[in-house]
Amino acid sequence: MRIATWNVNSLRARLPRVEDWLADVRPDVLCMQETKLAEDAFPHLAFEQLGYQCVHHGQGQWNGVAIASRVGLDDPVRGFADGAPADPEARLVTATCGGVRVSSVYVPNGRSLDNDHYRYKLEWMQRLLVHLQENEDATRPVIVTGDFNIAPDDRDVHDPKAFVGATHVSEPERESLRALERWGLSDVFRKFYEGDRLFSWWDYRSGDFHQGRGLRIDLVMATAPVVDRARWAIVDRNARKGQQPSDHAPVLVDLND
DNA sequence: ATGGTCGTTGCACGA
Repeated sequence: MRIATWNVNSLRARLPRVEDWLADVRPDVLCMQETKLAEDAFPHLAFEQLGYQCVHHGQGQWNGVAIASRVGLDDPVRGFADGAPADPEARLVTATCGGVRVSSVYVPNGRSLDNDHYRYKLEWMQRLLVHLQENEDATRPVIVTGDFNIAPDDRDVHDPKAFVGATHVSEPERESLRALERWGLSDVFRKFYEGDRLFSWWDYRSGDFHQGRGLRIDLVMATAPVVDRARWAIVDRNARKGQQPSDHAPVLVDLND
């Protein structure tokens, strides 16, 4: 089974590239973030023509997450299932695909350490942990993947000195990821690239992509039954090149059947 | 040196 995550930065703007990429790479499951589409505006037909069923949790204009699967898509859940009032932003969607409980997540950016949005980010990560504790079983196959807007450690940052005092690298953010790890998830990419400085996002500005100035913030977090099956992972940098790319590259993981 | 580019919506803001 091949699973991928890709922050597409507007599915309306990116649909031609997503279609071409799906036809080339043929993942069994693709988790998308930042569709920036209203719930009903998702282009289901385009995905069906490529053999994918989809679930979309959208709000229009901002955010929006989706899962496309060609290995089945059962029991879809939009947002948190923790009994608390619904998150006003569309940042989480879950479905069972090919025997794995898969969540596509778009963690809040945070903007700056003194911004209310940073508080929202930390609360959102805590709520994700509670949602997993209450809804999932860490001894079974679970994947939580998407744009976490957190670089797990300094290997994931092109220039750590330039990020002192910034979001994406702060200790509370990194601690919130470690809390997910204590529950039972681990960063599948690091099983294959222990010491490598490989990134998944590059700012559009200043030629950052071609200068190698990026962050690894798009993560495939998985429970042990999935990690044990993982045999290969890669950041598809080719998808960040050429005409009208997203600012994120897809991250792929292949699992043994 | 604190810039720059996208995508959204409209004449600014979020990333």
